[in-house]
Amino acid sequence: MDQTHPPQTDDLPDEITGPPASVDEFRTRLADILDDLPRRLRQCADYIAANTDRIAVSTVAELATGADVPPSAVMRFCQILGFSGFSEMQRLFREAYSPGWPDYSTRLKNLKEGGAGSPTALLAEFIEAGRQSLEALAKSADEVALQQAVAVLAGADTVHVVGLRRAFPVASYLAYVFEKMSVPAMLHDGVGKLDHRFALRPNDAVLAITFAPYSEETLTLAQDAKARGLPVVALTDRMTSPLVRFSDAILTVPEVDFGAFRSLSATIAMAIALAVAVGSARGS
Amino acid sequence: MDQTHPPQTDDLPDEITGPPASVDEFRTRLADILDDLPRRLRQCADYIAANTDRIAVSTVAELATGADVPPSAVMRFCQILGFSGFSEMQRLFREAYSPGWPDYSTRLKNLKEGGAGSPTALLAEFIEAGRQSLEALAKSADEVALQQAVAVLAGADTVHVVGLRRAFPVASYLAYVFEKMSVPAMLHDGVGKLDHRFALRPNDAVLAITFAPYSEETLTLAQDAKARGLPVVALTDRMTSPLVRFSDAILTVPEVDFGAFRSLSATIAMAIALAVAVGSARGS
DNA sequence: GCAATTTTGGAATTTTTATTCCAAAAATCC
DNA sequence: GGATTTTTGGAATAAAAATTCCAAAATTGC
Repeated sequence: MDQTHPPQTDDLPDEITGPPASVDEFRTRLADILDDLPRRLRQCADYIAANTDRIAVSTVAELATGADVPPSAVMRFCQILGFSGFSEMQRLFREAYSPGWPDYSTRLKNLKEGGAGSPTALLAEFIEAGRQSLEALAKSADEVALQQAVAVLAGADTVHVVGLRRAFPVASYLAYVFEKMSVPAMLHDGVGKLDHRFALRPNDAVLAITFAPYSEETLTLAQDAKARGLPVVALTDRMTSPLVRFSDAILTVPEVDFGAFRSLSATIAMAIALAVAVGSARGS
Repeated sequence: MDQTHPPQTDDLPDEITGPPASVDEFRTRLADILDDLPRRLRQCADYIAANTDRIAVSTVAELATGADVPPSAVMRFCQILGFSGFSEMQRLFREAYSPGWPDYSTRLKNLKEGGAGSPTALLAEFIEAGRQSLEALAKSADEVALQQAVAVLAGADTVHVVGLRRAFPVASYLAYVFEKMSVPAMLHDGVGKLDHRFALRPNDAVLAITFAPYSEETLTLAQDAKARGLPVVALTDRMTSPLVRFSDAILTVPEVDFGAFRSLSATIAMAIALAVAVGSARGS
């Protein structure tokens, strides 16, 4: 009704801002106001900040109890944040929680029930390993290192890609993507070791990929390149990898294994991102 | 009421069982009754089984709409499962509720904020593509086809693996895993086409991998194998793939692309599962 | 210390949501 | 084919939850 100017008001339209449009915005706004909030409202803010994930499944009364305030305080809190009320705030969190693939976990469970060792159970395990790897990568990715790596490779004449054994699929995919992106690249496959030394020219760069147990040949090539003053980018499993010593930019990927085999999901995601970024950095 | 008392007291209340005490028990009970359920109730069951994780954040009306039934049908469904009503069922799921975020999805969002085309934004996209691919695979995997494929390959003397271009990384990884599992395998890499024909021996099998646009050489090899009566297993993107014609077992993987490049996550998960299953089937 | 302003708690109210109930429709049985 | 049982849809009702409102308490400014 009187949503707009009431008759007698000190018109202090501090915030005509609408409700937060995302969970992130919600957090930002919450942090902004947190400091100048009266006692009870502050209790709400603290409790809710610490329990954001329960907003979607709680009632006003429950949150109020949790924060040890009366329900009306929670309502006020919602309004201060820009929502029309609690329901609007809750809607934000209910919608934000929408993994597009609801029956994923059910289905995975069914697959696993095929019995330990059955093909479908194996598949479920590898799917899960891959997914965990990707999520871990999302959390741990080093943005600075990635930018460095792109810069190094974008400045090279030819990119020498080396990766053997388990790393070879990644190396070969990188070579493929580089070719598609018109980046001069050379895939070293470990046969004819002598060729390597001659192939490395000034202004080239090396992209070396290896995971424990680290492949001798890959390390050697990286070392050679370093000795000649060529920049080396490492794609490896951890910061203690021997590759780290020779490298100018280090990308680590947290890959979850199942049994003896890597899912490679995270490694490949990182590899493609790198290659495409290098490709477009060169293009422009 | 029955006048004549039968020997057994089958006029007892049908359900003395209380409500499911856990999500697992819920699933079990749902699976039990699923088969003998009238039409509308079955719609509920199907929809809810496929959307269990939305129960915690939905209203009866919302679920009813989703399942395309009236709200009362949903209520009946809850009661059949042993709950006193929807609220009790919802309580179970609300207690178990714990969303995957904030970490993962917030972080992804931050990565993307590096700006379109930035290396980290690309990484986020590929991570997301990979994850979606894996989840889609979990949903769509054809257990029967997988078992067929394992049977075919486990019975072969030598497995010929062929996959070129984008499929080559997968093929090479398969070759690696087969080697580790002591399965005689041969990786065909497209150079020296003539070799292929001679390499195929009676009792061998072919594992062909290709995605649109399908590689000529791969199709040719599969066709040759078929012509000689060798079994062919296809790992491809859809049922309309030209590979399907020559194949005895068809594995399709729903891979989500970002830009021009496949994440390969799902394909590799399927490939490893297949290889490991074949390896252990032979071992025993 | 007094008046003005802000903050608070909880009761009253409104809105939404869950739940029941029953007549009609459909299916099943004899 | 008619009687009986099961299933269904939706209106009616009950319950729960959200939201508003206002008087009392606390705080602030002078």
